[in-house]
Amino acid sequence: MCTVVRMSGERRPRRHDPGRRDRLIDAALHVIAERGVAATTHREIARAADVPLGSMTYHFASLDEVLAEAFTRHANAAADIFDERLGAATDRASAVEAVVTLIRDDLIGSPNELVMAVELYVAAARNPALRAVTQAWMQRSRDALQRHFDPTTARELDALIEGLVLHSVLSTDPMTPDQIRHAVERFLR
Amino acid sequence: MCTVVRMSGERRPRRHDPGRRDRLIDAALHVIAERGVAATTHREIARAADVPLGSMTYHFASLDEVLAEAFTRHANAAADIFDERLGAATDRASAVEAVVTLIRDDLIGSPNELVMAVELYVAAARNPALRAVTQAWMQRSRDALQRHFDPTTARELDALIEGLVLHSVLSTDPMTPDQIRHAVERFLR
DNA sequence: CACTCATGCGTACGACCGTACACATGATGC
DNA sequence: GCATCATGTGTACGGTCGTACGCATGAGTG
Repeated sequence: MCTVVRMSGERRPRRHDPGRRDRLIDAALHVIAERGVAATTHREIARAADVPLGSMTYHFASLDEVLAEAFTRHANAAADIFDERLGAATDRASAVEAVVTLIRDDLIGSPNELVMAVELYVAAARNPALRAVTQAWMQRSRDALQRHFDPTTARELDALIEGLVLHSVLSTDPMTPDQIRHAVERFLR
Repeated sequence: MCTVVRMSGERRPRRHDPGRRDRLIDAALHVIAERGVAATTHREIARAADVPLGSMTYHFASLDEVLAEAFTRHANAAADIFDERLGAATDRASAVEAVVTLIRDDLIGSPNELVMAVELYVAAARNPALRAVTQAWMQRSRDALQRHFDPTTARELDALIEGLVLHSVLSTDPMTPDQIRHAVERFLR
């Protein structure tokens, strides 16, 4: 009778767990999107990742560090999507098409995208480290647009995209793909 | 010797204080703009209004109620500005001018304006009452624009304005008035 | 002036927070 | 197999929060 009896629900046996830090950052992202930065606590992230509370302070110096890394990861992923969509375009017409698709499928289509962006903006308003993340993200978006449009147009278009997504998601009647296309083409006309 | 001695710093004598509720809402607005919704607590608001903590629970059923009233007040004030600026315009050219002035002076010019908007968007993401406030605000902006532009244009222009303000304020190099004018005129051309 | 009672306030409670740190644990070298 | 020690965890502390509620207070009435 030397087997260890596990009372109350299966103990977690993982001791050495490389990549746990990564999983914690992903868990943090999930919590931010689901519950908001305000509800993103050490305990909540640990629960989401099924990891003991002490593991948080072991892997991160502070909660701010977790937030910064999480937002950085998200911003990079979002910028990658921009690059992909626009990198596939060959001429101006397909670039316009890429922008419409981007807005429809990647920005409005996955509702977390806007939540993450707005959460980041608010957090950045009080936290310089996050402001840098925001600015790097915006720069990458603009750069992607500049592959097909002149700098001034790229900047203005970038702003238009953000405004369209914001108003579409927050509005009671979201914009249809046709309305989005109309707005973009009108601006680039 | 029957005078009351006030030790430790002048007691607040105001007992009957009509309009205190109003002042508390204003104090809440101030705290939100200054420190963010996350730091907006009963105690912080009471301190800002120089009022005892118990006064908060006396005047408001919950902290959410305070936030809702504060954001409602702010949204109305912001929409009033929209109305004013655009109401003064007589023809299309002066309407465009009004939009540019609005963006430059009232939206980018007073930096709290964007902070309040973004704080509201985040709060609204988790709170249906605030979502209604957001939507009413957007509706009033759009209505104001519709006094001079057709509904489709008004909606798209509204989104463009929001995007321009957002990107201008968050960017390291804010847009100049000329750049703003350029973007707006380009869209309305 | 004395009494009454709606109005407004001080204080305390339970919950949750970030963080620190002593200790358990299992991988590693001998 | 055993000693050692880096790695990971359980727990507790000080602080702040929202909210409730018994009591002080002063305006109004006679």
